[in-house]
Amino acid sequence: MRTSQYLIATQKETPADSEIISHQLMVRAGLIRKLASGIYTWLPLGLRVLRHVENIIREEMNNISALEITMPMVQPSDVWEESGRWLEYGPELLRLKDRHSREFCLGPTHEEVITDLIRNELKSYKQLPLTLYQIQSKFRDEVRPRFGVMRAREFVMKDAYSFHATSECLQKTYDTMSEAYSKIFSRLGLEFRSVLADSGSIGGDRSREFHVLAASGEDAIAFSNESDYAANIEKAEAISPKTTLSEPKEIMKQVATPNVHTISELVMFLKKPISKTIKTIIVEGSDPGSLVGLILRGDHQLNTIKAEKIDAIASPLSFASEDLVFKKCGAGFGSLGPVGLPIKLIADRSVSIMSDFICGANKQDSHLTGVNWARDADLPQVEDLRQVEQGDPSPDGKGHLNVMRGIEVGHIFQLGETYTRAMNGKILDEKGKQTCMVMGCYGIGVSRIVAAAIEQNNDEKGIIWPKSIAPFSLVIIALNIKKSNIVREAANQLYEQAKEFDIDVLLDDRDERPGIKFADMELIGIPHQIIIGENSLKEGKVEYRARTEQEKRELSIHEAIPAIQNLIV
RNA sequence: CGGGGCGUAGCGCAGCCUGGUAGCGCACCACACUGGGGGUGUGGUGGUCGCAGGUUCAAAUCCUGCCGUCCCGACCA
Repeated sequence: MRTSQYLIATQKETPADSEIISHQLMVRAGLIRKLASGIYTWLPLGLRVLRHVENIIREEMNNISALEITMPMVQPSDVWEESGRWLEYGPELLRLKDRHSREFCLGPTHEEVITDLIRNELKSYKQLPLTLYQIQSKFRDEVRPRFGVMRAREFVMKDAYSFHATSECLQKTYDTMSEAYSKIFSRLGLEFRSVLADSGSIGGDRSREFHVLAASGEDAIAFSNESDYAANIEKAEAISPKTTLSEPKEIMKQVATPNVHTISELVMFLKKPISKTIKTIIVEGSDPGSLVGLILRGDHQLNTIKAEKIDAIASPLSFASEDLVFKKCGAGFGSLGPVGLPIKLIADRSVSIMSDFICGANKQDSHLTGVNWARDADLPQVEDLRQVEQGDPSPDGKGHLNVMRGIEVGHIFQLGETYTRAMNGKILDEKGKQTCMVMGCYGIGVSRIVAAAIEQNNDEKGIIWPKSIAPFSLVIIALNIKKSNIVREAANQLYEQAKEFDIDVLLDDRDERPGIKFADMELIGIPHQIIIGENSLKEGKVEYRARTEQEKRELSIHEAIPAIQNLIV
């Protein structure tokens, strides 16, 4: 491809409405343009990258004998009513009506459509297992689209679905899929982790997420430094402390703490370590109108996913209003504590071994110090409530946890019979008996991967593409091509040669000054550059430079393309 | 959904407070010079100032409503 015939839509200025580096660079390099919030056009250069990602995924799916299909993006409401999700899914499901007022939605995912297909097509266990996949645009009317294509409303997803006669068979496909995912992300040149995950609203028993490591990631993941334990922080267990409760040393005292409402204010005011404080968070209970107090160490964070799984707590988790708390507990948010609190309490594991701690006195502007379980308050029900932290012991007993930010780019689930039971997805087993199929589903955020790759690979000049997904592998930068006949001839000759070698090559033949060409090509992030200038050309030489390096290297014009061919494969 | 910011040329912004000819930089077009890191000069193209209403002799500017968009918190590939 020649730049003179291509759309190089680079911008010098960082767009005002972009926050993270990948979004800024995708717009500046001319990969995407926004049409509306969370809805983007992919320009030629961006689409090349997207297609490269898709093709790697496609190859690995085909390698494990998954079969590609395409399902409709517009889906009738009736299959959603059958699964129960027409009511459950909420406003993220974009609903529309056709001219006959029949209801449809834009597909946010395809469990309903695939289950409908499979229940009609498959009749026998002999046809199983079967895995189908598609790569397609999805639409989710996100509450808050952000960060460009990282969290868009319309986005490209690879979704695969497997069907089985038994859960053992599902487990096998699930494991195969997990390996295929690792291969895909390795081939994409990304630093990633596979982690245990909460299965969330899709339901089912077992799931893993694949995260690309990046500081801008919206998730936190925890992994052991000594074993292969890795989990989303939502899921990672904070194990019971090994130390035991020590004897009280202080007597309980009430202290006035005027205008102290947060833990950090309390710590400043009393000049005590934060690990000696506890906080009491009031949430709604599962019995209507009831409240539950959650007790955590002052420096710990509540894990809401863990909390809402506890029977006594309402799910989804909902924080109590301050009015109600005041009415029932006699004090506002900043002054609560477990001593004499007239509601159900649940303490985090780490709280259960604290002694001589500090907590709210359930009296406005007052706290208690030297509080001890048993003597001053009964130790309530103990649960794992908190978020794990850097340095916590690994739940498998091996090593300690590191906590890093991650971008979720893949998620695999064992769904079980959730959909096949709701939608009557049955086959005959070997005994001739009707039985529900067992199902797995497996997603990859294709367009999100493009953004994630940039988050992980960029510098002050722009994008640095991993070689497997770069829009072009090689750019030939011809300097002063308009005026110099020898440069033009050499550039054309190398360009043709590169094409013969099957290299994805871009020839920058624009009549622009060198600085503009260098800056554009570095912003776009093409891995390899050949620079053709009149001076070195007179000695039969051209220059080579990798995107990742500052230094140029001289190559004879004859060896240039073969040398680069070797770098690419 | 709650809280906050912003909407003026393709992009980045000033003007608004204190109403009176719509501006700057980049980009774009033409010509000339220049030609190894976003060059220089001259001349140009491009705007319903988000939309609607109101106040006023007069509104980008003041008032009201709406819309869009971005950021911060509960959801997800």
